[in-house]
Amino acid sequence: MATLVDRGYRSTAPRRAIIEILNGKLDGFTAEEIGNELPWVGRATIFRTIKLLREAGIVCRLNLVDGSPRYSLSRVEHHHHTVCVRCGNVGEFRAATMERVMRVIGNEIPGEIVGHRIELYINCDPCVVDEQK
Amino acid sequence: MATLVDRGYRSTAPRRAIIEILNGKLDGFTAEEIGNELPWVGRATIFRTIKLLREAGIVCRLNLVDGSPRYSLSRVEHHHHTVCVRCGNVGEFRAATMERVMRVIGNEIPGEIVGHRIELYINCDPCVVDEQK
DNA sequence: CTCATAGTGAGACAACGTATCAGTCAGTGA
DNA sequence: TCACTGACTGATACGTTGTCTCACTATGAG
Repeated sequence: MATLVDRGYRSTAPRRAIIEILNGKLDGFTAEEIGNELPWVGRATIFRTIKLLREAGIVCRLNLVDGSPRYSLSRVEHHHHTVCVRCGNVGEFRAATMERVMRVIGNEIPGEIVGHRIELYINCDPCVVDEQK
Repeated sequence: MATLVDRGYRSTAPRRAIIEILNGKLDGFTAEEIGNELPWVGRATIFRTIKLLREAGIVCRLNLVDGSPRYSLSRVEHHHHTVCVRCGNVGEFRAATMERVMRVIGNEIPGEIVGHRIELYINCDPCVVDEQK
């Protein structure tokens, strides 16, 4: 919330409620989920707030294997995502290796790299354990 | 087309027309674009055919920086995409380096990697040249 | 406390994609 | 060559994600 206020936005009830919910959701969420938990907040406001948080770098948007969208809280500055293809849970990772590779690849590619998106699709540990039962 | 027939699908006029158009589009396309060029083909059929071609590995779906979808012909087996953030053109690249990195990262991540998506957002050479004019 | 304006909810709209369903056509088998 | 069956089709309704508009509300500066 502080971050939004610092950026000149107002502290309103819907925004506080949404952010509070997000703090409890450490593994990715959808706009619909938020809507279900806060039926008194308009759908448009939920999307507006998510957009704001994305612009503030607090939330990222990513894609499941089937292309459907999902959001995730950003805990570290620059990171990539792991998405479990079974349960949809989202994790973050940083990989210095990855950044180095990007620079190398930059030399092999026509044009200048201005950004990238990397998503690893995984079977997360809990899902693998479930499988073995 | 041959690929679809080999897979047991029929060779129909809409499918032939769509594939012919794609052969001319080496830089990414949208479903809408195809629709505009083939107004006599139903919208559903265009999406159905694209889906078929994706399942056959002939076409991939990727995302622009803003998250909007775009399709691209696959020319090489396993590859990643570069997307120009200005003109939206799509390129492909293979990077053995990348695959090696994936394996290394696999060890640092909880769970087993089953797939990945990598998109590099670039300013492509023609766009950079335009800029300098 | 007042007041300008940022923010809101409702609902229309847009883009992308799928499901349904009755009609059509590809291609097999005779 | 022809008839037949089921794969395929177009039209259209529907679902999902997200944005826009607009009249109304509430934040927070002064």
